[in-house]
Amino acid sequence: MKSEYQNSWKVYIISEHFLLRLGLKTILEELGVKAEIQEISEWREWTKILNEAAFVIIDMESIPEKERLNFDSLPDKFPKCKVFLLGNGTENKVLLKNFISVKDNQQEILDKFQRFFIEQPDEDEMPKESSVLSEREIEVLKEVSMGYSNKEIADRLFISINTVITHRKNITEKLEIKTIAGLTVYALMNKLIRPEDSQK
Amino acid sequence: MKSEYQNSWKVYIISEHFLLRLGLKTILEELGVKAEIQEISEWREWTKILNEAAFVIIDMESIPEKERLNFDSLPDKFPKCKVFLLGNGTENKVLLKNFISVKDNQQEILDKFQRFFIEQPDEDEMPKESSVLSEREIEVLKEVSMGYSNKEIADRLFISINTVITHRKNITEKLEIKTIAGLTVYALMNKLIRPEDSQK
DNA sequence: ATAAATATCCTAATTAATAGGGATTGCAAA
DNA sequence: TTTGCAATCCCTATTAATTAGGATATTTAT
Repeated sequence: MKSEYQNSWKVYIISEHFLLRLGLKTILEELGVKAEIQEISEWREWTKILNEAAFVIIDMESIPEKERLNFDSLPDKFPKCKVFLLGNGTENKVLLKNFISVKDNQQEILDKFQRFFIEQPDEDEMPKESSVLSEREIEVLKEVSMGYSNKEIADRLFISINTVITHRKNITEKLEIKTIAGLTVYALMNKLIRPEDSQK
Repeated sequence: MKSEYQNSWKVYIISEHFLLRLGLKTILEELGVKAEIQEISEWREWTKILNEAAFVIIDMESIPEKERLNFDSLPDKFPKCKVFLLGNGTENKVLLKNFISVKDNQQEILDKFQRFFIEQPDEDEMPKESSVLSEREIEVLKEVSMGYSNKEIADRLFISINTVITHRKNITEKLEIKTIAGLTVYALMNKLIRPEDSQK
């Protein structure tokens, strides 16, 4: 963790299950995370801590189905902090860096915590998290991830191939992902495309 | 369905649930599949029909957890026929062509049946289903899906770029997936790579 | 033993993508 | 009202990927 932040950093653990909170807290402590750790057993309190928290760990099972946040809404709801989600094992998001399942084994969980809380990115890499793509860029990204060539995308979106190329330039700059494979992973993980949308 | 096979083709539906079997059978009939349809309520009988079946539809819930086949073992267990799996909605394989979930909606199910049973490939395209990639081809596919260029893959695997290109040629022929995006989706869905393996 | 599959390497031609530059328009916020 | 952003379009090089032919040696399976 970056030293200049250590005193102000707070990590909130939101879960109604004591044992889970304890386990999560223990992991953080064993990893040497020196930030202040706060436990919250009532999910509704999350609104109170939005401005204080640098990290939030949320047990999704502790939030009623209809209130449950989804991955897309995270940047909106928690613009100022990084969110780590804990699921029940039925999600197909188990491979995201900021997601663990209660069914994951010890090694997987520790690895993900390590990556998320210890291997912090530098400041100049931070825009990657916060910057979002424009509507049109998302359109183009989806087309790319579905396997269409620049020419095909141009035809499908009724724009010139130059525009497609420009959009792709901006996309790779914003996301810092420069390969088709990487963009495809990004699109899948962010539910921009479904696997069956893939053009063969 | 190819006419020369119609008389010999048999489709087996393996499920302990009558209503499911009936529904599946009805779909096949409505799609105009003329092959003989056999229902099997006891999963253990599958061994008896291995040499007769051209298609097998298996309700995974009807098979005890420990006996349950996984996707990787399908080509071994059913070398001579094509297998269509029916799951309970908790799998993250719902997007595979030969897989439906009971939670899928009508349109999705019909589409997948259409694709699987009606849009039969020609003989020379058949290897797609039965043939699996070789060890080396899987290695190359993983590299491609992680975003490495042919040159990078050549360096990483200590082979010439020509060999990489040849492997990729064979991969795209076998899988009938010719785009990097499509191969990446395939690799993710088949757990050949994890999203965080992706090279940016 | 022989056929099939695998793994390796090659050339040449074509197509696609990327990295640099540009530019214009419209719209919304400062 | 000016400033910035989004979306559109254009260009030249360069690099990468794809396609379509080859070839050879080694395993693997029948």
